[in-house]
Amino acid sequence: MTGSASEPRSRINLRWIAEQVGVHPSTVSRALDASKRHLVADDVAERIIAAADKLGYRPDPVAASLRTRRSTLVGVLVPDITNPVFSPIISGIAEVLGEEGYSTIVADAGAGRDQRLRLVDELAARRVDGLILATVGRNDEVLQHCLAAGLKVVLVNRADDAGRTASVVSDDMAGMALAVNHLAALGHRKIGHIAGPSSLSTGHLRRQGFEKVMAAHQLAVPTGAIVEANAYERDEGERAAAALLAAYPGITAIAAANDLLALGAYRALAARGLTCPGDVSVVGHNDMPLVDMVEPPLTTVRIGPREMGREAAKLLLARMSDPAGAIRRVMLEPTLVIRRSTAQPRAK
Amino acid sequence: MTGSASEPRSRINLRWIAEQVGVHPSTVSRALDASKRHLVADDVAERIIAAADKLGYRPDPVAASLRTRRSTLVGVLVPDITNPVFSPIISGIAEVLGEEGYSTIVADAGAGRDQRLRLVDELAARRVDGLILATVGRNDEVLQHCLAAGLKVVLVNRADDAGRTASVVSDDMAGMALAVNHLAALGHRKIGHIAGPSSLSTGHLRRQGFEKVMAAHQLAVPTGAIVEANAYERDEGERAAAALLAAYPGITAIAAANDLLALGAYRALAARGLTCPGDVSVVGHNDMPLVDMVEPPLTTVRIGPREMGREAAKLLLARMSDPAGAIRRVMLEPTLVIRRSTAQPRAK
DNA sequence: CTGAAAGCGCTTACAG
DNA sequence: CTGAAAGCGCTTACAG
Repeated sequence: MTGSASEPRSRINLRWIAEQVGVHPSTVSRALDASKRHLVADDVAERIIAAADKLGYRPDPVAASLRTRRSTLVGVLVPDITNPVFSPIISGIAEVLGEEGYSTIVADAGAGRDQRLRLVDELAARRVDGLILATVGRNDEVLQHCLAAGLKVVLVNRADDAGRTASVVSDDMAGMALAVNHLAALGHRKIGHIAGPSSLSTGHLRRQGFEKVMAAHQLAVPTGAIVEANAYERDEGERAAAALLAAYPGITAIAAANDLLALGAYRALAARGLTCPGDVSVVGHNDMPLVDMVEPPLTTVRIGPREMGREAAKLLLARMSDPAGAIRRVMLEPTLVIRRSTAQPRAK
Repeated sequence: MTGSASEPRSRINLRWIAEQVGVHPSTVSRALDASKRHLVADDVAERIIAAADKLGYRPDPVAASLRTRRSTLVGVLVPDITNPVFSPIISGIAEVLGEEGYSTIVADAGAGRDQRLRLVDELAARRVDGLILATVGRNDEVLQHCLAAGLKVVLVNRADDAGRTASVVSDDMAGMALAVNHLAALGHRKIGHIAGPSSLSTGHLRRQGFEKVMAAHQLAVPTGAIVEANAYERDEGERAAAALLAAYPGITAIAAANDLLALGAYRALAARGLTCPGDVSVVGHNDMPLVDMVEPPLTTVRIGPREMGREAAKLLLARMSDPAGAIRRVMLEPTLVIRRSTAQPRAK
């Protein structure tokens, strides 16, 4: 045997092309790099490019990475891939990064802080050129760690209080305003809020938005009208909605900080024999896949997660090409999607 | 300035540890590799490990990769990250691969064959140690390409007809049998099938399962009782269901090849003023997230996608450590999840 | 405009 | 059991 057909004697590399064309490998390297091509005589560059084409040369990113300390690899940390909110974000990120020749490593951050730190270190060891975090709290240790390690990071769907790094978020307060305005316009006055975790910017800001807009409508927010969920999960939504129903007599509408929470509220209502929107209207947040198919189809605030991912990728790209540039914080305008989980309150 | 605190004068590497301990770098390399440690005197190894620990040494995977041609990187190709079926598969893959020190690059394969080929080449250039494909048709060109390039690949939720490589699938025929048996037991006799694309193993096998079990029950499958969808999408499900309803008078139940297709059928029924399950029962396939929250909650076949991902990763791990080993094809047993989209046919 | 050299940080035959 | 050397495939100051 003289080597199988599928495994050529030696991967074709710079040196090999150099020999074919009769130049030095460094000249080949320059000719093949668009940004250095001007250093090479046009005719030589042409011959090199033609030879590379003909031989099907593919540069070795691993070798380049060892030399340059860059990797054209970007890490994305999400708390839970399985949460449908994140897939379009990831998809948007990978799309624009891919166009620029970057590959995306998606890491499921899972539970603990230690695990997250380990993942970050691992990505750093792989020399990712940047990191996009969808996992971050308002004052996050992991973010601190990344920054200290000199990593370029942008936050997506989350921002940190201190504004230490670039981020793209939906305008969370405005989104909640959309929801409450809609409810108020329908005639609701006793509106409750299922808040997201206050450690997260979304939970914090949407709650602030709720309180602010309620005040603007001169609507009361009595004790018990806001219940905080410990996580963006259906079970927590159910628990919080039950608490709301128990503590706020006469409540006719619930604005939830997130669709999963809203879906949990559906269950709490059903468990008590209450109908939606007949007895209680419900508004979600995010417009997650399939919430148009639940019963009743969920009125919610659309945040454009794919667009968010795309923007985050662009921010990172900008940061990578100009590390000294200003820290940009992009805020996307949410829109209200009215479906059938909201209606006028029942006439008394 | 003498360098920022966050950027030590020089990343600590093998040579540096070697100097500290007073041995040759190659000895350090051996001591730090569990599988080579026996080549080093115990006391020396201990001192090396202690020093590496103290200095916070992290081996450079890029350099190792250049030298060994391995990368501890695995590529995963999915047709569409946004499709909720894939997230738990990806999550399962990343989980078991991560335990073994591998990182996962997820690539959204998108539309065209050319794009997929490009993605595979790119992953190959990054020297992924293996590839897991969730995108593959029964006779797939991309798979052919991977195999020709000498890549180790395992298929997940898909198998190719020729059995050229390892795969893990749900027992698609058995799953469809579960669905049809359930329908038959309820008393349905006029059962239609929305088939998946026949170019995919799932579409092909579920259809075969349907035909076989119908025959076993001595139930007729007249012309028009099977309509093939061109893609696993809701719109296609709606179109196919409409065709079914039009071509099969008296139909009382639909077994869909997939949940999205079943959800499309919901719409077709609603558009005609038909109720589910009152007029027509519907069964899906996959038990995708949230199908328990649609109205009516969908009876479906659960395929255990996370488990599938985990198995696929294990298969790949096995293949990587023993490339000459037999090609294994794992088949997982599906289960039926009965919810409220199925009921006895209306008494005539 | 081009070449020669060094080096990124590892691993692994080869000697001893 | 340990060391010395070579080399994976690139890029980039440095000369000329």
